[in-house]
Amino acid sequence: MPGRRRMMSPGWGGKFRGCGYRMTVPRQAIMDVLSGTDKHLSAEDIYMKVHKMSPDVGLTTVYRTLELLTQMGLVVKFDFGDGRARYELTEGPKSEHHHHLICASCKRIIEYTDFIDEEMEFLKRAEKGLSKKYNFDIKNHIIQFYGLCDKCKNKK
Amino acid sequence: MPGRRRMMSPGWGGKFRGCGYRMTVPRQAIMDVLSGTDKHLSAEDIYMKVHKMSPDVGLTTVYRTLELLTQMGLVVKFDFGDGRARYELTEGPKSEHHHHLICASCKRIIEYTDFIDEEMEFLKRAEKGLSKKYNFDIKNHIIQFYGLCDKCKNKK
DNA sequence: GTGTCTGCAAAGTCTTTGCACCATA
DNA sequence: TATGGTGCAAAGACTTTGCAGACAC
Repeated sequence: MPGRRRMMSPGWGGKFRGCGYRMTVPRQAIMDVLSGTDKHLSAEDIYMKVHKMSPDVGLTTVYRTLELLTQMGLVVKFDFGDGRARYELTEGPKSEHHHHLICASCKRIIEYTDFIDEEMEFLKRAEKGLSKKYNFDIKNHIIQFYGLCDKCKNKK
Repeated sequence: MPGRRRMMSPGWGGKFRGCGYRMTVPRQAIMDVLSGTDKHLSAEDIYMKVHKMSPDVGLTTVYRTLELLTQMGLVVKFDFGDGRARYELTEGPKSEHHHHLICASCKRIIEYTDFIDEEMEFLKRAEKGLSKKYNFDIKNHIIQFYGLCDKCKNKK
């Protein structure tokens, strides 16, 4: 349709349409939730937040949209080993950079933000090298330490 | 039973009994499988290998034993985000040290062994600091990079 | 002999799929 | 209006739980 005015909003709609997808109410709501948090949320978390604004959106749609966003590279899906996946935008107001200590016994998860400087140095080099060697577009990463926490290592 | 001869084998039986558990045929078989591999296996993988030697052992027992071993700190449970957990002995013939590049689109997993030296340096410091600060007994860790692989980042 | 372990079957949890209806472009 | 998107219900995949019988110590 030549001569059509370009009124593409600077928001997410353009990204969707640019990939051949449509912007819809559920998708907008999900993007709003993801943009407005600094935590990694589970599908259920996102569903409940979306549900407050748009009660008609179903959990299935949340899953489908998250899968779509993951395919598009806009979202990264994490798995912390507790049986439910977490999702986070690759761009935008990222969560505070942190990683996890996971207790194998009591399943407690300790978030820590230490050693970020050392980590950054290592990661910068690793990411640069890996993305070149494997021609891989790295969006995010996860570092987890597994072991026994304070309380559990002294049981027995 | 005083005066009993101490014939405790140097194997896994002692570890189990030392924690108040019993050594059984299924548990021995599972330890054999874990000791004899250099890969991280899923519960189903372990079950199938155990099944060849001891066909009577059930999948439930594999899950229960892995949970027990995890509690004892002898095994670490990983989650790569593909819906099934993997298990690895914390001691013994560890798998070759490697990490993963995970494609968010096609779910392909690339194992890499590069940058291990830089990584080691960072990890040594992080582990030492974290275990001191949080009094956490670190047994293992996982590093994963998420993004789009060669093929997927050029689609669309 | 006693308390732990085990296998089987059933239940649970998170996630995906099928299908008819609805809405965006 | 022609696809693509959605909700609901059902199915799927992996893991956990209940229970009676079996076994290690």
